[in-house]
Amino acid sequence: DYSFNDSSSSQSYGEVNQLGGVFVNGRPLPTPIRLRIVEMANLGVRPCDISRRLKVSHGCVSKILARYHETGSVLPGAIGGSKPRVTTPRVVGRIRDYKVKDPGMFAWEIREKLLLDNVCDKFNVPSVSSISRILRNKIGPLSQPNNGNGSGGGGSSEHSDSNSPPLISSSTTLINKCDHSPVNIPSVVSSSSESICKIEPPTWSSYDQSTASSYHHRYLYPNVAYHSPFQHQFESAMKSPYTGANHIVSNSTTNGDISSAFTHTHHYHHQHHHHHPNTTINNPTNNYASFFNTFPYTQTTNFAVTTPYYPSSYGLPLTPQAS
DNA sequence: CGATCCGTCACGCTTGATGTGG
DNA sequence: CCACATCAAGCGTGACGGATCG
Repeated sequence: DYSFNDSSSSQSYGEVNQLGGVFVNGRPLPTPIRLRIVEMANLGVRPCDISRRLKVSHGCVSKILARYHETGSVLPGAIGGSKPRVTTPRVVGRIRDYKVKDPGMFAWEIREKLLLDNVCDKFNVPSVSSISRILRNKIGPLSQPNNGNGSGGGGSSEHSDSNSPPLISSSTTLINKCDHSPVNIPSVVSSSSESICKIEPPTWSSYDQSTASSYHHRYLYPNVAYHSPFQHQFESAMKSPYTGANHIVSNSTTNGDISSAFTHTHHYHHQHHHHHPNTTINNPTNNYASFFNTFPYTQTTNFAVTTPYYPSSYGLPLTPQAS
């Protein structure tokens, strides 16, 4: 159960929402939970049921699914930062060039040269402190000038920040397959180049280890084991040539049984996809209600392999739009 | 007509790049 | 170089309201 009751760690923080789920105000949900939301939506579970089952507010579910539709990414956006960046890759590149040509240059000299060369104007020229920081953090040893970050030759995105840790590996396209925006990559996301979409078990000691420091160790999420008992159903659903969950069928009608859950889901979507939302739910009682309460689970699903068409609960494709 | 679903948005919060001052 | 301040970004929650259903 994601909504942990925190008996395992005296260091955990969080608030409890109306559904009984735990959240950290101002912080994104853990990636596995975000993934699970998309997973369940792809399986045809209605957003309201996702909300209840994961104990995440429906507004949040709606937002995450909308973002997924739009960008193909389940990851949260880049948090923090302020003001339009003045230290664009171009500026950083020029600073690097100056420093390469004259390693003895002071930050204030570089600042003046940026103005002199019309790289910046007086409104967007970095402060001496910023330049100093750039020299220290972004350029560092000048053994490899213009290390391919595009600063010198242009063409790099303004979002690209040579000071940032590498964004998620391009091979980890489950998470980020369409998302070229700057994002925080929680460390729970595997950066393994070979395990596309593999989500590491979130054995978090802090919320976001990538920003771990004594200063940032304030928020601890539970050590959520992430074992999905129905991973194979999901994976096979994802490989379906047409509508994901449609081939998941079962004779079982046991309430709470996963198969009946998927069967119900199938009915829901099969009919709603062709007709109208909310018109033909066979059984208003939650056939699949209790099933997903069997959290925690493990998520090792790969859904970047195929991009089948999955109708959402309102007949909208869940498949991310090509960007 | 009440219940339900879902999109939207204000709210209070955190974060982090940048600026400032010592 | 460091500590601190600033502030715009994103976060999830919770409430609202329109649409729909039974």
